[in-house]
Amino acid sequence: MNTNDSSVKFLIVDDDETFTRVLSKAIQRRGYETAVASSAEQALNLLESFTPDMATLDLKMDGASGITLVPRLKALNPNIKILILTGYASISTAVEAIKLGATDYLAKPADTDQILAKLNVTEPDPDIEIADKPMSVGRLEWEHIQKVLIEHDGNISATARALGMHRRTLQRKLQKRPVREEH
Amino acid sequence: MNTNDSSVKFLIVDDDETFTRVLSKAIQRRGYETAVASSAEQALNLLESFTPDMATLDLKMDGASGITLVPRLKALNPNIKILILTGYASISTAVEAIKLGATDYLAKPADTDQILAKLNVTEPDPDIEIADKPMSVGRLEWEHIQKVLIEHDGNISATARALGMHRRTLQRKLQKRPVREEH
DNA sequence: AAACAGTGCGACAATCTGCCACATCCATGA
DNA sequence: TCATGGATGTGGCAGATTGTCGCACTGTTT
Repeated sequence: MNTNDSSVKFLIVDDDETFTRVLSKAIQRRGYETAVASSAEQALNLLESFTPDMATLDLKMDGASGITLVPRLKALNPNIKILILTGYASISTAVEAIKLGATDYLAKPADTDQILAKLNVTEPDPDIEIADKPMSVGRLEWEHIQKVLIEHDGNISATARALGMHRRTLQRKLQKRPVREEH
Repeated sequence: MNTNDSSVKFLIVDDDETFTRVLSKAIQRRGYETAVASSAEQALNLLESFTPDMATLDLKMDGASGITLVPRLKALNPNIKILILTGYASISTAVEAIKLGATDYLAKPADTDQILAKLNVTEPDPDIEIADKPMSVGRLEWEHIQKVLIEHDGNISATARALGMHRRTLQRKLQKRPVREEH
């Protein structure tokens, strides 16, 4: 793959190590050049030498929110496509993000295919089939619970509180299967 | 009361009788001229003789969704301020509405002051607050369902199939109001 | 007209959830 | 060391939710 000036530059800003690694790889596999930052501040430094054509931004990170990057990215490249991607999604932040010029807004958990689909990354690679089935609600719930659980260091009581769910219910859910997709 | 050209024209589209009566009155009391429609179709008729400067639109009504009015209203008056106001709020529809040109998006219930405040804000704010809690599983499920539903053009059967969920269950879920997130 | 897909809804049994109660553990500090 | 407060594992239960069937109705397609 080439790394010349004609390659599309993709910026990923997210403090979730695993997430950025997976997404970055998936995007590189499609021939794009990627840059990763784990905070808004770090992203700003990157912008000195990297002018992205596309970006995914997390909202909740240490320091400034990814949403503050939207105006700067637009200023740097008016044609940039920006996808907000967050586990702390809300209607108000979604509205603000779009008003500021973000292209789209997705709540985590979202799988790589959906992210790329939102950014129209699928076009140049016809050999990669898009998964047509969305996540099942059960799977989505599981992923979300796991994420919040980890954020609370495995503390079940705290997780249940954060999720507004009864502790007993969360316990029962956790005892059940890890995941079971349909079929 | 004056009905001259200088008065601000306010269009209210909502199928909730009580809601429109109260809101209409409250807005008139502030010196605006109001027109009420209880469906998108009715609103279109009104537009023949009424060119609004501001509007609130409901999403879920018999017949077409209020969101379909956004492009028409913008065409009629490019400076119009449009607020989507719905009891079935979701991030997906919010993103779509703003992209279409709506000024803002509010979940019911909302009082008159909030409504007017949203309509009078001019600049988006990048420093908007991020929620400190993640979405509840119930809310996440609602958002996910709405997104998939839109992807399937509102086809309930297809959506249920895609989600691996029974159609009857999906129907029941859709009839309910979305889960209110506590602040 | 007949076949078909989508929709709305009633009914009922099988599950699941919210909630209270209690019994451990395990730190932390008086 | 003992008291206190959080976290956790279970049992039990009434009420809410879900999976299924069935049926009527409405457009669309053939």
